[in-house]
Amino acid sequence: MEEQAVANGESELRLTPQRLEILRALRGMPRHPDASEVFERVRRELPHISLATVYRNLAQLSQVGLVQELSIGRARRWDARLDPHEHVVCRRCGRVADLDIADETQRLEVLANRASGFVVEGHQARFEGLCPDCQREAAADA
Amino acid sequence: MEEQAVANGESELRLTPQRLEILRALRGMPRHPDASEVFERVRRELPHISLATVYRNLAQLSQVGLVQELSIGRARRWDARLDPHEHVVCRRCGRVADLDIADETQRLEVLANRASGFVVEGHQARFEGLCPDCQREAAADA
DNA sequence: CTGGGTGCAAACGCTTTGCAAAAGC
DNA sequence: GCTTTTGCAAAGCGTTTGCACCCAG
Repeated sequence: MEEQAVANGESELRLTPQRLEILRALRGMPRHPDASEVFERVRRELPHISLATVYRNLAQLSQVGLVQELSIGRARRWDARLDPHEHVVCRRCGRVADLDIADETQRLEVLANRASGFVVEGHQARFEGLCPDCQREAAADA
Repeated sequence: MEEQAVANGESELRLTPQRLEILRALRGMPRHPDASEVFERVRRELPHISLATVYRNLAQLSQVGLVQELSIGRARRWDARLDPHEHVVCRRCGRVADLDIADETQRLEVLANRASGFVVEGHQARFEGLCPDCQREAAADA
C-alpha cells in the first residue's frame, strides 16, 4: 500500500493502516478511552490488529504530538484534543468530561513557577465530582 | 500489646505497630513515596512486615483521611500532608515538590462547577517542568 | 470465642518487550 | 536489502486477594 508520512515537528511516522485507524478511532471517541477501548474499536475495521500495536502507536502518536496522554485514575487514557483543557471525573459513574478553562489554568503555571523554582512547562488538572445524571440519581435515592 | 484506636470521622482503626510505623514513615517522607518505598522504609523498624500490609494500610489510612493518595505518574503515591496543595513533577529526575497555591486552585473549582454542570468536590493539579537541579545540569550539558 | 489484622504466595490487570514475519522505501 | 512496523506470546510491574495464622478484646 502507498503510504504517506505524518508530518510533525521533529520526526516522521509512517502512515500505516493501523496508525491511521487508531488516530481516526480516537478522534471519534470523545470519552477519553484507554488502550483496550481503542483496541476494541479499531478491531471493527482491522480485525487482525493486536493490542501491542495499539499501545505502541498511542505512545508514538503522543510523542509526535498528535494525541495527548491523560493520567486520569489508574489506567492511561487518551485524548485526540490537542488544545489545552482540563477534565472532570464523576465519582460515581466514572464519566469524564472536558473543561474549557484554559485561560485560568494557564495563569496557574506562572504561579507554580514562582512558588517552586521549577521551570514549569505544562500541567494537568483533574476535578472530581458528580455529573448531572448522577446528581439526579443521588437525589432520587434520597 | 496495649493498643489505642485511631479516632476519625466514621470508623476506627486499631493502632497496630505496623499501622503506626507506616504512618510515621510517611510523615517522615516528604517526597511522596510509592508503596514499595514506604515498605523499604518501614522495614528498617519492622523487618517482618509484608508489602501487602503496607498496601492495605495505606488504603485504609486514606479512607479514614489520615493520608492522601496522589495520582502522579504510573504508580500510586502517598502524602501525609492533608491540607489542600498541588504538586510539580520534574520531567527529568521525577522529583516531586509541593506547591502552596491553594487559594487560586480553590477558585478553579467554582469555575469547573459552572463550566461542567458537575457538582465539583475536589481536584488535583499536577504541574510538570524542570527542577532547579536539573535546570543546572541541563545548562551544563549545553 | 470473635473479629480484625498480618504474612505469604498466588493471582490480577495493564503495559511493555523479544522476536520472527511482513511491508514500505 | 535495509528499516520500520506488525502480531503473537511471554515477561514485567504495581497492586490485590485468598488463606491460614495470630492477637487483642
